[in-house]
Amino acid sequence: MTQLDLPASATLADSVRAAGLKDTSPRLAVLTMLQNAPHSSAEDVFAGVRNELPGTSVQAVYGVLAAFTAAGLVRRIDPANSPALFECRVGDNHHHILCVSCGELKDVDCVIGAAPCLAPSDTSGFTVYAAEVTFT
Amino acid sequence: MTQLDLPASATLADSVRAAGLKDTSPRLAVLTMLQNAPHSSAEDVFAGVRNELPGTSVQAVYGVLAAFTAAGLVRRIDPANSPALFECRVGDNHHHILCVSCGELKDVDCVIGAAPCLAPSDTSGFTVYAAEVTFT
DNA sequence: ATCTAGATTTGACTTATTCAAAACAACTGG
DNA sequence: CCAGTTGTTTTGAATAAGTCAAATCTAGAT
Repeated sequence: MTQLDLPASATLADSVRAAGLKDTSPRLAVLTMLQNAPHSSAEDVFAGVRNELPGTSVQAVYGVLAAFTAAGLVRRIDPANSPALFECRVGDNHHHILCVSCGELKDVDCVIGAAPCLAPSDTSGFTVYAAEVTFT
Repeated sequence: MTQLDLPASATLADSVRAAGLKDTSPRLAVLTMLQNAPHSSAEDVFAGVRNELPGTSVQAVYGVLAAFTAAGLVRRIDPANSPALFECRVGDNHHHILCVSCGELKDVDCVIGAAPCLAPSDTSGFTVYAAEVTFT
């Protein structure tokens, strides 16, 4: 069978399997949802998923998000004073800007190319694994 | 009355009043606690305060911390997967390093002098108010 | 000494998230 | 093609962290 025009859902399924996870419908729904609405909270995702896949439980969504995050498929953002948000834009070193009053969050591309001036002067014996910058 | 050798508690009281707040014993206890043990959670502070000032309620501690944070007297840090932490080292542009496995958090002085390379390329219409960098 | 604004206590409540056990589905080898 | 195993999802409950509101109390001003 040719794979000339792969439907979008197929590529999604592929990335799920590439992460070593089974491509179940709740998972595809969550991933689709996150592509359409980045920076969604678990509840947002749940609401969206429920539209297409009624009967899905909140815990399923939490489970999928946890699995995806562990697999590096989605990135979890924990803004102050707000539930955790999830986005599927990963591995491209971007940061976030967060409105102090309304809580809105947007992506901000990194000024300098890769991980920039973010080498701390004294790592206190830790190995720096990632650097997250949040503008407010 | 001279103010030649101001006791430590007096200077604390002064900074509380300078922030436009009444210098009550719970407040002084919280501030002392934060000086002795930076990066304390609300529960940590509560436990410490309770030693010196039994009968203090958790809500009092939350209230004091909220008032101090609003007044700029303490800084609130919201690490992922952990309760909020508080420190009284404010206004000196330092960042934090957070251990992925044990959750330990330490101060990291900024590499470059003032607010460094942290001017985002596109502020999406926001005014950048503060930049928080967390190394993990 | 009294009054008033702000601080604290008491107690309930909400939100976001996690845990555990049972039911279910999908691939695996026989 | 069927049973077993592994991983996923559901069901249901529980928890941690923080917030809200009303009543009481206290510090500082008049």
